[in-house]
Amino acid sequence: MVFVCGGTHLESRVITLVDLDYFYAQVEERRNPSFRDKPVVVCVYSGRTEDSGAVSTANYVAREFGVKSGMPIFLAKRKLKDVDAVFLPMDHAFYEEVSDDVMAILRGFADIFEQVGIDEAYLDMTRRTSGSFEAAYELAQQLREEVKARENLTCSVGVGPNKLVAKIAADFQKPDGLTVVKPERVESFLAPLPVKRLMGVGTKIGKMMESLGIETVGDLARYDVQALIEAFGRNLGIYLRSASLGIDEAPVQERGEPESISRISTLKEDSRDLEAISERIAELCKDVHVKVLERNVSFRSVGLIAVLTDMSIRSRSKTLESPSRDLEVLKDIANELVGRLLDEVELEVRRIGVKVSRFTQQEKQKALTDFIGNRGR
DNA sequence: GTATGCTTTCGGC
DNA sequence: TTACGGCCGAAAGCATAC
Repeated sequence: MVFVCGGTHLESRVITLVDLDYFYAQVEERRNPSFRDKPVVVCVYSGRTEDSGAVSTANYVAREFGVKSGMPIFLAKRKLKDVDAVFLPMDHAFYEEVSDDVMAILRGFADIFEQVGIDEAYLDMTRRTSGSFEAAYELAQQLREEVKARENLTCSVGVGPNKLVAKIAADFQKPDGLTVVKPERVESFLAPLPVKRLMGVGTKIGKMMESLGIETVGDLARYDVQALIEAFGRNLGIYLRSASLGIDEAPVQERGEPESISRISTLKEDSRDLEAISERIAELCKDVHVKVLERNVSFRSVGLIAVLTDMSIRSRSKTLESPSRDLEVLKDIANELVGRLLDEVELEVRRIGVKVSRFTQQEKQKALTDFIGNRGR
């Protein structure tokens, strides 16, 4: 049943979000099934001291003990004191391989496929379901079974008329859940949920809302638009209103290669010593440069990121007159930027990072580029 | 007023 | 309330151009 008006379908889109459950930790469980009934905590160790670093992902057993993503490792250890828990360092390359295998399966279920990060993807299923949410439910179940059978991994899936609803639906039942929200159920589905479930409502905005007496998405939907704009500014105010009603027109769009490449690392100790920082910067530049060459691109922008003693973040960046892929150029500019940053900031530096972006592809026919030069690229 | 470019910060995973 | 990684894209803020 398809209604057409000037070539435009009036009926709803069918959008699915697939979210691999506690991904890194689940992959580690798959690799070593004896971990399955224990708390598993996958960590990023900074190398500064024995336990410095943060928790990347924890399985649900660990979460029962209060372990969460982003938590300092030592605190996770304190919460799991006297418990037979597993702490593991990230094995990013391996997770990437597993992710690629899963994404290849998911892609087969989508008209349009958009991977978001390593463990999430949006699938536009409108065409293959002819707009039917019943058909989407069946496809989603099939997808979950296939990921389980072929990759031995569980995921949580949400289906809705747009990305916003699909995302919140996927969050509704986890892990290993499936939630379908038909268009006519969107408002009643969202209304009782806490506003924090909306993207863009974090601690800061959440606090402001609390003071306005807004606790649920339903409260938000009923709130006067003008008052929202006054409190949160025009852009956010209007976004919040439409989000509360489950309105979102953002298309599912295939993503290309990342638009930036960066490396950041923690210094052995906080410092303002240009020499020590430059040494680390040289290493980071080298890593970034390898990735640039692998992708066969040049960059037109170089950025520097510093995390200071108080954990605040500062960045500086510079646009090149013409694109470059030269390691020396990268290092020189990164050092120039760190010099500038140290001039403008008093605190010591805890972590330092290098980023390149605004890529241009190299021409295959070198003779032609030599002739024309690099203008406009 | 609108579009575009550049830099910096914010926040999700 | 404080501990603390390494990424990424989006948004914000500002300047300039049309």
